[in-house]
Amino acid sequence: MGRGRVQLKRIENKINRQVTFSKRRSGLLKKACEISVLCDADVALIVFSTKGKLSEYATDASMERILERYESYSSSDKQIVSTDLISTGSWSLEHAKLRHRIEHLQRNQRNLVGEDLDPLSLRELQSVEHQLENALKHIRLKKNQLMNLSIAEMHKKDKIMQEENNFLGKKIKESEKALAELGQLDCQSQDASQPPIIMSEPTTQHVDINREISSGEGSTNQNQPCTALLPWMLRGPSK
Amino acid sequence: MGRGRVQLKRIENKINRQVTFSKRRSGLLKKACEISVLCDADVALIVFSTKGKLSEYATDASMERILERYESYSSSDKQIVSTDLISTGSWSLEHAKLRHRIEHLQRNQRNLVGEDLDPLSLRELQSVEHQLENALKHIRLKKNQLMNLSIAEMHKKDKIMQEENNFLGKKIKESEKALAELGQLDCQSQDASQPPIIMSEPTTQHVDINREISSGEGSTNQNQPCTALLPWMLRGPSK
DNA sequence: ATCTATTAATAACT
DNA sequence: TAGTTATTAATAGAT
Repeated sequence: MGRGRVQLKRIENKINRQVTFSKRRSGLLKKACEISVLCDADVALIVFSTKGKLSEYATDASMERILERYESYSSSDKQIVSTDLISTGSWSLEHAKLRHRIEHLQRNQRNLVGEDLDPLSLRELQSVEHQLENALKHIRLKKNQLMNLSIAEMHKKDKIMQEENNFLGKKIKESEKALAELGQLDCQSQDASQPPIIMSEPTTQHVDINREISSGEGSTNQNQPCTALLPWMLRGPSK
Repeated sequence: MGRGRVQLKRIENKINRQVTFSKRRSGLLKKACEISVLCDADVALIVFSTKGKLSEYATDASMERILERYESYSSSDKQIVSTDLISTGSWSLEHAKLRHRIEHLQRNQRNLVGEDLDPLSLRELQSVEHQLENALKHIRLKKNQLMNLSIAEMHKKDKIMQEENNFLGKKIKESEKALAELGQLDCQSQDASQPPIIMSEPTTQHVDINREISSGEGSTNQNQPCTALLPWMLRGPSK
């Protein structure tokens, strides 16, 4: 159905594949549901997209039950082990060991993959990888957003403070100038001593501040932050 | 499809139900296969007829894998079972399951590390490759460290500038105070005109600046050494 | 996501 | 359990 026939082979175009998957998945789920209802059948359908997203349908929403039924239906093994262990009576111990081991393995796997990627086939592994990348992307995106935001804000603040600094610097200069003029015009030696102190101090500081800001840093790393920042941002979420 | 619409409810006529089931089952299996192939998806489909006959389809014929994937995807439980099973005496089954799971975990882990790759299909190999991309995470971690560092540094800077601002502010006050005192103490009407101007101006200006700053604009960019820097950083990770 | 031209699925019938 | 056929449903490709 659709315009033109379709070859039964992997759709190479990623977009098309994605779209087709989406459409067919819903169709498949629908049909699974239909046959279940119409024909009173027990159906369990599990679909993992390439990216690892899970879709599922199960009659009566009891996936577990159906899977169990399936396993008990298709398996007659599982019973092999029993005898000797039973006779030994070391069931619980054995059991505990196994569980322990499983936990260990699971932990390792999680560590390796970032989640439970272990039991995956190539496809599955691919999917997991995709998932991880996706999760990373999203988290990274958000983190970047937040960090960019805070950085932007700090820059703003920075700007503001610089402006204030500049302004204050000017003010000081004006004051100094005024003082100097007053001192000259109408000077009294006693007062003259004060202005110089006031004048020199501010000036020095003002210069210092500007130097720090514009040149970025003396001792540690003021504009280094910038340098440091660039990498991430450029690397960025390619998404 | 078919002559006339069909209600989505159980078909009461037994024969019809049987026939419809048969037809739809094959259709469903076909579609499951199709989406699997076309869209590179992992699909597991289990169908029990009313009579209990099992039909199944699984991508790559690996029902087990997919079910395991499903279970590890959607569940972390599995531990619940034990107790009642123990009491039930179905030890062997539980045991078999655990062993099975362990084998699976081990297999996968080996694959992740690059061992036992021979039995892997192309797909599976690709998956492993994906996992390797985990290195990305580490990169991200480092990134984060850097970002946190730079942010901390900016905070430091921030503090420093604030202190400087405070200091400058005090200086100004001192200066103004000094001016005022001078003006008062030793005023001459001609000079008296000056101080007021100087004093009032600063105040006004200060307010203006604050307004400008908070409203976010200064028309262009006079005090923007920093502003010049912002763009790169804000532009960020468009890569 | 929505819209069509087409193909595919299938209900009723044989 | 199979064909046949009239219809509806699904959907590929385009918007």
